[in-house]
Amino acid sequence: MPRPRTHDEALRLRLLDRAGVLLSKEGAGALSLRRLAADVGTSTTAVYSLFGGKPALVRELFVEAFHRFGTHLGAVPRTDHPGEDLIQLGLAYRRSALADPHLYPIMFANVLPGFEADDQVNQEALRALTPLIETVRAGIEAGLFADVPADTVMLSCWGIAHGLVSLELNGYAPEELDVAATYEQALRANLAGWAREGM
Amino acid sequence: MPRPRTHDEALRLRLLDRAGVLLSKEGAGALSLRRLAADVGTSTTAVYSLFGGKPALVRELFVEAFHRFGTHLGAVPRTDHPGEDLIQLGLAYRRSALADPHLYPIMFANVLPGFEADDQVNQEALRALTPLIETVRAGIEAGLFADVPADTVMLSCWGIAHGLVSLELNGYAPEELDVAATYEQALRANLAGWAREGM
DNA sequence: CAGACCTCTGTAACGGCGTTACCAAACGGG
DNA sequence: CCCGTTTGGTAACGCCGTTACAGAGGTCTG
Repeated sequence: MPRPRTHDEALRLRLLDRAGVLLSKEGAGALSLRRLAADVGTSTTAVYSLFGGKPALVRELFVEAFHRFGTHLGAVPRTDHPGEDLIQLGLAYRRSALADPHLYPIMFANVLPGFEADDQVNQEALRALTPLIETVRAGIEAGLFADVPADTVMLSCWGIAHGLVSLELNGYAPEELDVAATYEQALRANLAGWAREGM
Repeated sequence: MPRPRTHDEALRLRLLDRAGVLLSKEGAGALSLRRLAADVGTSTTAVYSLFGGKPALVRELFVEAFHRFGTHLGAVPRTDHPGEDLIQLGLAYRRSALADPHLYPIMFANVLPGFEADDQVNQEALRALTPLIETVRAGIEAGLFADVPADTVMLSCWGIAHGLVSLELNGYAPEELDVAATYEQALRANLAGWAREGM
C-alpha cells in the first residue's frame, strides 16, 4: 500500500540535472543540498527520500558521468585499422572530458569529499572503457604491438590520455602550445612506442 | 614595536606538520581547523594569525608538497644519456607520489575546496619540474628526438607519468598487473615513440 | 464510501565547519 | 614603567549534512 510515485521521477531527474549544472558551472564547492533543494523548489529532505543522502546523489552523478563518457567512446566507429581506431578513441576521450570539465574530476579525482566509489560502481563505471580494451585486443591480434599483455598497452593508452587531459583541465598546459595537436601527437608517439619492431 | 615572535615559528611548524599528517593519514575530509587546532593544543584563531585562513594554510602545504617533489626529482643524477635520465626521473616521479599519496592530489587535483592555486604559486611550484625540462632539452640537443618542440616532449613525458600515477593512486590499476614494471615499460615506450627514426 | 495505513516531504533542530568580532595577555620601545 | 602593538583564546554567525518529527496525501481494506 505504498503511496504511488507521483512527482518522484520528475523531481529525481530535476535534482540530478540541477546538480550536474551546479557542478559544471560553479564547481564542487557549490553543490550543497540546501542550495540544490532551493533551486529545484523542494526541501533537502527530498534528497534523502529519493537518494539517501549527498554521497548517494553524487554516486548517481558518478555513474551518469561514466555513462556519457561511455557514449562518447562507443560512438567511435571500428575500422580495420586498430591503431588508428585507438587514436580516434583517444581524441574522443579528450572531447568527452572537455564537454563538461567538472564531471571529469568526479570520475577520476576524488573531488567530492564523503563519496568514495565502491568496487561495484567502479567496475560498472569501467565498462565505459570497453571500447578501449577491445580495440587494444584487436590491435594485438592484428600483430600491431610487441609481445606485451593487453592490460599493459591498455593502461598505457589510458594513462597518456588521462594524464594529458588531467593536466590540461588543471591549467598545466603551456599557453603557447597547440594542446589539441600536441595531444594527438603524444597519442601517436605512445602507440608507436609499443609497436612491434619494424612496424 | 611589534611583539616578538615567541612561539610563532614553533607553533607554525607544528600546525603545518600536523596538517600534513592529518591529510596523509585520513585524507582531505579530516583536515578541519578545529581538529587541527585541538590536536596541536591551540585555537583556530592561531591559524588566522599565522597563515590567514584555511586556504592560506593549504597553500603552504601545496608549496611544501612541490618542494618535496622537487627534491625527489632533483636527486636523480644527470648522466651522459638523457634518455635513461628521463626514465629515472619518471621512476622518481612515481616514488615521490607514492611516498605520501595524499599530497599528490593536492598538487594536481583540486582536492581541497576553497583553495585554487594562483599563477604565482603555480609557477613557483612548476620549478620542481625543471629537471624534467632540462633533461628533455639535453635529449633534444643530443639528437634523441624527432623534430618537435621541447614543450611537446616534456608534456608527453609529464602526461604519461602523471596519468599512470594518478590512475594507480585512484585504484584503477588492474590487480594482476605488476604496476611498477608496467609503469617503467610505459615510460620507455613513450620515449621510444618520440625517438628519431632509426634510433 | 470511509477510515486505516503507509509514503512522501517540509519544518526545525543538532553538531560540525570556516570565519570574524571582541578582548585579555604578553612583550618591545619611549 | 607604561603605552602600543601583536598574539591567540572565547564566543558568536552563517553555512553545511543529517535526522527527528509531524502533517499531507494517495491506496488499500471493510
